[in-house]
Amino acid sequence: MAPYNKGADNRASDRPRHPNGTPAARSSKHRGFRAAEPTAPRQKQRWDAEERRGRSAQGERPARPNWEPRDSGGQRRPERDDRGGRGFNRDDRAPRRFDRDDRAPRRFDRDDRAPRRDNDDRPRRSFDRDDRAPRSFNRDDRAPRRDNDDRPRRSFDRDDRAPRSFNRDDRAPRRDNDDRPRRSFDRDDRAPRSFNRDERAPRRDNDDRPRRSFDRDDRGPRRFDRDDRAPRSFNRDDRTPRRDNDDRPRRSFDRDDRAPRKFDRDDRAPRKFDRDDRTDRAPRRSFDEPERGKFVPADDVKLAKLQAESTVASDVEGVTFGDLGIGGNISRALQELGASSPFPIQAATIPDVIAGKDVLGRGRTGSGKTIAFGAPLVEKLMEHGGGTKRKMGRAPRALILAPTRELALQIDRTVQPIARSVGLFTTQIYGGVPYGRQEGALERGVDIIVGTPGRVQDLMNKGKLDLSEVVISVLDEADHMCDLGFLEPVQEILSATAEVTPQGNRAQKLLFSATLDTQVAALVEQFLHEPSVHEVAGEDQASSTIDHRVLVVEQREKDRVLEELVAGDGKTIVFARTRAYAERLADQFEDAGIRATSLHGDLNQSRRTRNLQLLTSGRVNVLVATDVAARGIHVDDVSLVVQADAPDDYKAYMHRSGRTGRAGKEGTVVTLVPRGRIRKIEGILERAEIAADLVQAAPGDGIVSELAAR
DNA sequence: AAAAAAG
Repeated sequence: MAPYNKGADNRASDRPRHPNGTPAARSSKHRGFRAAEPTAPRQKQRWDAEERRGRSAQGERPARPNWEPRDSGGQRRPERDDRGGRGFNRDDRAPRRFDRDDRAPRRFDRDDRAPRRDNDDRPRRSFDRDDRAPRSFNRDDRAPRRDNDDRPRRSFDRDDRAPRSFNRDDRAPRRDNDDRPRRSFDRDDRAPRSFNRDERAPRRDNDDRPRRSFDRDDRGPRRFDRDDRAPRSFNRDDRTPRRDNDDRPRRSFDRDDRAPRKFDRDDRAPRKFDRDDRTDRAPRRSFDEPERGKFVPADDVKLAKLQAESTVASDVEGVTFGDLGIGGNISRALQELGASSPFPIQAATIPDVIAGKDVLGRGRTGSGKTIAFGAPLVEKLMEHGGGTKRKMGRAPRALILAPTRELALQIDRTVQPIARSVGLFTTQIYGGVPYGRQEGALERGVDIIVGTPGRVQDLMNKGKLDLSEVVISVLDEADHMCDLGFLEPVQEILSATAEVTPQGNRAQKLLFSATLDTQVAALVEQFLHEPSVHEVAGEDQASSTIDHRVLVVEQREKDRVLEELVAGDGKTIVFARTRAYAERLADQFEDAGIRATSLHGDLNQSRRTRNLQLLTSGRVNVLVATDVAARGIHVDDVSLVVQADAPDDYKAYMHRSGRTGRAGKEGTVVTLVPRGRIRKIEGILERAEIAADLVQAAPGDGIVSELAAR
């Protein structure tokens, strides 16, 4: 194995050269460094700024959704040293992404890649986006769509999503490869459903989700097609010739086949929509009941969803955080975070948390779960807080656990301002960073711990962290926290928390996830007491704003297809199964002149944080990640999620795809599968209750560039 | 089987 770090001299010759022949030194500290052309990275920035202005000018909602960390737009985060003003000057940082030396020490040998870079216009390309102009022709079509931004409203009111449906129709012509007329026709087929979004709201008003099932039944006849579907998948070979002469129209047949899959809810209906159970509140609120009752034998892989009390968007109209029991200071803090009024999941869970109950909350990805537990948690601490407030060396009284460090950080960014608004302190306890600061914070005394299991356990065992006064514990991504490897530490940690409050009430446990199911049974039985279960009606994946596609690709063509897919201008997250593949892909994209970076467990924490920030800030367009980024991570305006490897299961699919389409925005999810995995991905889609177009694709195909352009 | 989470 070659040494990681070749000498600087070696590498200098590998380095891309500027047009003028000087080596493209990679930072201002390097000789030969040239600042990025001001045009390049800024173009995107300017566009963002305009977009943002456009939104706030409409005054429809704050510039950011209400769960999103305040700083992700580059606003104040003074306490984060690693940001040190960089966010204000993109040009500073643009070169850094070519700072290969920094990245080299990772376990990936860069040297194989050197030759590719030699012929290289890479720096030019990266510094000057004009090289990519051809692609941006399509952008012209799209710009207006995004500019006349009616979407922000959707995040507050699902009914406002109607315009999007119309946009759908607009989009058909935009595809402008007219060899696909049938497809737009199919779109029209689906349109009635979309247009009816407005009509669906009233239906939700009188809380009749069963009616939704009936709606599905209207489509029942089409279910016969369902049986056709499987053969279709397995007869892919028949279709290959068709593709050769590129007559995409045939895909429209897929659409037809597809519809039934989407609407064939019947097998699930009993589980999720059965209102009869729900008229009786007792069983609904009990965890055990649904667990025993709702396991379906055929459902051995997909665990039964928990029977939940459903809240609908219209329930929330006119409700304020104050109405839910949140105090004035916290409400103002929420307002500053962009949460002027509660989202459905928040309206559903906050009162129960404040009432002291254990809560299981299921809300779609990006539906505002962080505030749903964060705000009432702080409120409760105020309540039992009293005299211990701000006492030196006080033990924490609340604990929030997340499965990844990035998510813990992100949660803290939301919870910290809420806590501060009432004089409480949070601290982050997660691995990969020095102990000193965390231990120091604990010694000074904190009120709320936000962290990951490993380090929390570590500090517990070292006697630095006393959880015995923790009266509210939150598990975000709770189902994942029950996975092998997580469950045991989590159990140990929860066991170390208090059982009762100083006032003699039961200590609370809150479990949240977009895919909360009976996987959490072990924890629930062990730690929760008569939890109330909440979900948000009409917010399943099928009703989301995400367009799902599956591309069947030849294994040897996959990387080239990927490269074309990520070449678009929108922010893209690519998911890979392994760290090595994620790294390799990021390198490949960079070599192709695409601004890309990676996020996975082989990177040290500072690089993980930085690389994620590169995407958040828009300095790169493409993040190639393992499933470390699958859950919870919020990045503004991710327009495309690409699954270079199909997800393991339906949950992974839902969480990965939930990185886009947030706050009611549109997004596209493209999953690449080899021919042999078609059946598998169809099973996943079905369990996720997602309808997706499935089509073969090869490099250079229109469908690929079309998906990339968005 | 991989990834995540402690070092």
